[in-house]
Amino acid sequence: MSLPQPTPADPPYLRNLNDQQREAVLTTDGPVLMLAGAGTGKTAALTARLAHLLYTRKAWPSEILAVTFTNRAAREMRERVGRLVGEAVEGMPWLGTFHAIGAKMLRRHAELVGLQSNFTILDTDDQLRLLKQLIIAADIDEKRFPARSLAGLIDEWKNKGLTPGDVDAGESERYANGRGGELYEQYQTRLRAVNACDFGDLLLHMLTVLRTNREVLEAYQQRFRYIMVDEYQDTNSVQYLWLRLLAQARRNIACVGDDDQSIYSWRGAQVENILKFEKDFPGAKVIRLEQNYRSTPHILGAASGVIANNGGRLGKTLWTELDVGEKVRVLGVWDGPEEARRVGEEIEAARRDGTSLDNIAILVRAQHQTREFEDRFIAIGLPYRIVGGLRFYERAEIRDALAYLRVVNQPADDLAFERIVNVPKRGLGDKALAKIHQLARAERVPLTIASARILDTDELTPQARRSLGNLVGDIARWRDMARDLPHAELARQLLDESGYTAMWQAEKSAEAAGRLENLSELVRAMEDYESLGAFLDHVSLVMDNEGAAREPQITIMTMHAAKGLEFDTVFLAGWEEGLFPSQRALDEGGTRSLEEERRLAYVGITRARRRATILHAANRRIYGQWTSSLPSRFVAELPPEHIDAETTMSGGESLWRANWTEHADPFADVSRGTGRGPGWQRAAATNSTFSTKPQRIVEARASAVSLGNKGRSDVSLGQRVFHQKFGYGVIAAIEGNKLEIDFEQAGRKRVMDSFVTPG
DNA sequence: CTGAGGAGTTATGCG
DNA sequence: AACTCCTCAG
Repeated sequence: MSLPQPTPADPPYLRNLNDQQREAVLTTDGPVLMLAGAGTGKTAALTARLAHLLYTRKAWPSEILAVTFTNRAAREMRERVGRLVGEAVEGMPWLGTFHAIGAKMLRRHAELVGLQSNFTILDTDDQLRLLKQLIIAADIDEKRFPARSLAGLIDEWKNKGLTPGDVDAGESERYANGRGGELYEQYQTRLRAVNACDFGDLLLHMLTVLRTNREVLEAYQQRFRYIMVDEYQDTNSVQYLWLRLLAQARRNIACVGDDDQSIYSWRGAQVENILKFEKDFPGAKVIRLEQNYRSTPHILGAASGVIANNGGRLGKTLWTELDVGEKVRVLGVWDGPEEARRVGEEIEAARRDGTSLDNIAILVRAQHQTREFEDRFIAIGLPYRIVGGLRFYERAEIRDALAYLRVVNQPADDLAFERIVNVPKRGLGDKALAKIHQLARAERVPLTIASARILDTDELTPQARRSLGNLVGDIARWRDMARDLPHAELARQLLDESGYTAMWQAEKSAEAAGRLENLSELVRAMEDYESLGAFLDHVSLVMDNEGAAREPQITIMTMHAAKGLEFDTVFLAGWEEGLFPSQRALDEGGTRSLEEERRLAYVGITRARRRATILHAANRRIYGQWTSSLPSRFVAELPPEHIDAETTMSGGESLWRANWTEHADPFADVSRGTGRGPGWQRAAATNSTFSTKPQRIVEARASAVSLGNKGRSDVSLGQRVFHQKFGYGVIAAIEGNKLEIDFEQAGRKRVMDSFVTPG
């Protein structure tokens, strides 16, 4: 093949690329598959390719679809392209994660799948609450068939591209004796009713739109002159089908991937997608990137040694020109706290040598491992940042604040309403909520509307009624304010007037202060978005805890989150059987998932540029119980010539053997009790003395809402009816859907017609 | 309706 | 250890 040779006249983005990278950049038309090993400069090639398309005017920024898996990757690509071509990236509306792009498209075509374009994106928590309600309503034992497993199942179906109609009996059998499909159906119906969708829907709905609407599909096929996909080995079925539809017409699709880094099969990813690329797109050009620019030979050697234990790989030969460097260190320690202590010491030493903390990362298998390090680093005052974990928007106070905003933004958002109706405490508990629910169900209206209507009746106790009246009035007022007030300002006032801020101010605990800080951080962040809707989207799809403080920090995160990143120095903690590889992978998935764990090990090691340290502890606390553990089998798979092993225990190797026998002891876990008692309690300083606001003029509005309602046709004046709370009575007056009834016991009351049955 | 205390469950990973 | 759900007293 004849590649143009580098010339001084080359645009800047072509400099410093090797032959394969250049080929990947310059092969713009037709399908391209880039097989790129770890650290082979695939991001450099991808961004250069983007720059090239823009620079040569082959496409406008808005005509390129560039998909990544994580927000982090999307952000990085945006920044790097920005550096290469300047302002133009600002106009790259279709660069982002599958979900972000899916959401953006779906807002334009929401009505085609029965949604309005201001639909809410539910997070996992909302999703579970909704499912729980359905499970209870379906009279299924939630203990035996947890909402979580249904959620997992539905997610799996969505990842496969299955709508409720596509779920067959066999699949349905997987939940509550065959009721899985039925529940899925109900869930989707309910989501439409509250004008919401979950993460899976962002892709599945969009697939439905593309499949069933020719014009829409063709419009996108025309628009996207070029399509680029990062981490192709991690695409699942919906994503695959979606891409194939969009790429079909022009066939200018470039996918980048590495089968050795496929670590998302649990989320439905299919490595096969990468293997069948050439079938899907005949004539595809396959380009291999094998020169590693990142890691030293020892690090590369260690990683290769581990991954070599996997079968069925595409196989590739990574090589590097870097100096041999240090061996990978393997460090055995006594327990979790010592692991954290040792890492802390190493980092302190590295810092004294002038290493920036930004170049250091601690990678773990599971999120809960971060805690040990966090505790230690707080103790010794080492700045750190935990990526992932409890995301900013998953914190209770943020979710509450967002729920208020959601109710204002989208009146049908019942889940948000439920969340805030009694936060802060307003005396609107289960009883009151049940009443509102009943009315909402009977009249088929959202909870906010039902709340307004129920005010005209005697259904609620006077206190509850007054309290709900205030809330309904407030919401209506905030909605008015939303029209002409900047949304950050709206949020500020809303949090104030709702008593939400006061609630935390009243609490004296240490964490309350942090929560208030988070709230003002939230409001500050809102200022960067053009609308409330845009902000809410950002929060549910993109926001993570990139703190404002930008002093150098150590990064602590999972190996999954680290994919695609690199650091000078990497600590790989907790390489123990049961933790990594995880017990679940060992129990459930057989060889397949063990190999995925191994790929994860490969990903972990190859994040390191200069130095990698692998740690394993002999004892660890699991569910609050001390348990002894064995070094991971992956430790044994590290080629001896690339590692330096050391243990901090005087017993040395024999200690591990001691653990083996303890492990095999049939009585070893006899003493294992169950965890007991609640942990520490939050300071009980909550007194609900925040001021009740003056009564607002809500009556007029509430009545106006209910005026247009037709009453029931099966009740008439003088009829005898039964009411749950007031008993039997005779209808004395009918006004729309409100009845005045003379009750035998309770006297004359105003009630909603939906609360009575003919008696 | 609220808050305290007990029982039972839990922790693989992303958006 | 930390969470959620549940029950009970006030």
